[in-house]
Amino acid sequence: MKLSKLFVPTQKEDPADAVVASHKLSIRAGLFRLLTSGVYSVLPLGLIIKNKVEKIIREEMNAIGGNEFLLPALSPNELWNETGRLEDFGDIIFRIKNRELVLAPTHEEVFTSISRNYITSYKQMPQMWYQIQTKFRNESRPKSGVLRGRQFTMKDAYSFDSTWEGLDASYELQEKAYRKIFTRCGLNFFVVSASSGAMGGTKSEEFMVESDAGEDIVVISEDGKYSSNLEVAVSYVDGVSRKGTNLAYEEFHTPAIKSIEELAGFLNITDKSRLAKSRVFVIPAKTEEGKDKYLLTLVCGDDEVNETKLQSLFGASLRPGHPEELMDITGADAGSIGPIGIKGNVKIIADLRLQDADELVSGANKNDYHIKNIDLKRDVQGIKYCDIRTVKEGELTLDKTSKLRVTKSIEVGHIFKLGTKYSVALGAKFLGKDGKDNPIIMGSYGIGIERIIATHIEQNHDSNGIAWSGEIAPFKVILINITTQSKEITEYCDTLYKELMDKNVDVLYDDRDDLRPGFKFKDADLIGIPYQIIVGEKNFKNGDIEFKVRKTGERSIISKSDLSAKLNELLNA
RNA sequence: CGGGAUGUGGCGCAGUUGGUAGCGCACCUCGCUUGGGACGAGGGGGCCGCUGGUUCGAGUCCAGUCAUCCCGACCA
Repeated sequence: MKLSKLFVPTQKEDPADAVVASHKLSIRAGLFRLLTSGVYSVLPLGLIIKNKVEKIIREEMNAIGGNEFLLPALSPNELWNETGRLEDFGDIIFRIKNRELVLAPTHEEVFTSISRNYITSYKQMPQMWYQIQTKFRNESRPKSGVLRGRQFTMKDAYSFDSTWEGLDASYELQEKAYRKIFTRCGLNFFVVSASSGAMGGTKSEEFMVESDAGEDIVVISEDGKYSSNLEVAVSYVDGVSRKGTNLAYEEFHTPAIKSIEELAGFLNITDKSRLAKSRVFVIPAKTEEGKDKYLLTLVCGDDEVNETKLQSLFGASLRPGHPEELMDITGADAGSIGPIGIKGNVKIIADLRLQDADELVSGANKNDYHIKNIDLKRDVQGIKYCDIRTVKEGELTLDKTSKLRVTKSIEVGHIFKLGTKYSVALGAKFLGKDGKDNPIIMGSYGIGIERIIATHIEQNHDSNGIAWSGEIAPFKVILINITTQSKEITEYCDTLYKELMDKNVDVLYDDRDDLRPGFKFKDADLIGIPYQIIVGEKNFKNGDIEFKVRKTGERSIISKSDLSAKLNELLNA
């Protein structure tokens, strides 16, 4: 490809509204252009990269027996009502105003609806279906360029099995394919166990790329053996010891004391673990006539309750109580709530660290009062203990062998064992060997295409621009003619370009006239093609050309006759 | 959805007490230059987000509205 013919609108200055590096650089290098918030046009150079990513994905999906589909973005409301997800998704789903249609945010429903018509026997399974297609999600706050957009490209795959062992095997195939895909895309990634969230299902894992631009918080052990999304992470922490003094509990006045910090200050103590932090959650009734249920959670004062863990215990619809509800439910406002003397029917759940703990301090369910010497074993009937706390930096893994680190990362892929949630809801059944109906057992597997590009840039850039690595570089080599006014040099470059093309070297030729050398160097560094062949008067008159590695900045002056060998060495490495 | 900010040529920005809109980059022409985003001269391009109000007069003041960005909430 000749750069004079390729439309690459590079720009010198960062766009004013960009914050993260990949956003700034992808705009400056002419990969994408914003159309409206969260919606990007892909420009020619960006499309070359995107196509390379998709090619890798297709190869790896096909290698595990994947069948490529292309499903519509439009789908009927009716189908989404069968699984109840039209309501579950809420505002995230784009709705068409003048038809009963939505723009699909994901495709479990549509793929399952196909399977229910065509997969009728265990003999037809396993099946592995996938597509690379545009998804629409009405994000309330798009950000960071293509990292979080309202329209994006996703590879989504779905497995259909007749047995649970079959699902395990399909899931494992996808997991291995994902590792290959992200490795080939040049990403430094890791896998974490994750919450299944509204997707449902039994097991899920996320493929993560560590980055400050990320929105997910993950926990990784120093030895690399444990990694988990913070939402579901577990750790080893000492519990609160039982003192056994059997002191009677006692209410005391704590004027205007609301937070644990204020309470610790008031009591003049630094160890907050015995200050039991209370929070109230609501489990909304499933029917109009039903009654909401209430939950009081207790964690140590130096811990935070983990809402995702609560949701997996009590259902995804669980939500924190609104401030105005708390007085009705407990008799006090936030900051004065506790397990003793709570009115009404409130279930009490305490974190495992508080198992049978005594001499605790907590709210008195009366504003401006707390109670001390609470003994959970003695004073709180019907209390249950569960792991409901959020892991913190520096804690140990459960087996106490390694320290945990908490860091931000970007989710580039997510795989789920869905089980039968969708097949049951949509009636996708098959006949087993025994002649009986069974729901198809499903998995779903997603990759964000633009996120691969953006995270690659996050991990591979410097102050001069992008430095692509691996297979997704738009070109492997850029041939730069910096002395276009010399006929001899231009003829040499033209010939070299043809030779490289003939040898199937993926080359971009900067043949642009009337540009000074500095301009071309800056453009080449910004676009970030891995290898630069620089041909200019200075070296050419000695029969030499310059060779530069973008990532390291390493330059070498080599004889024209040695170029071929040099390229072979690098491109076949 | 809550909080904060910003809308002025393609991009980045300035615009004072209200008095007919400017700079840098980019673009066009000519000259000169050619190894790290040159230089000189000349030139083209703007409903100052939109609507209404105050005023003799609004980019500037007021009200509303729309859009965009940041922080938070939410997020298969």
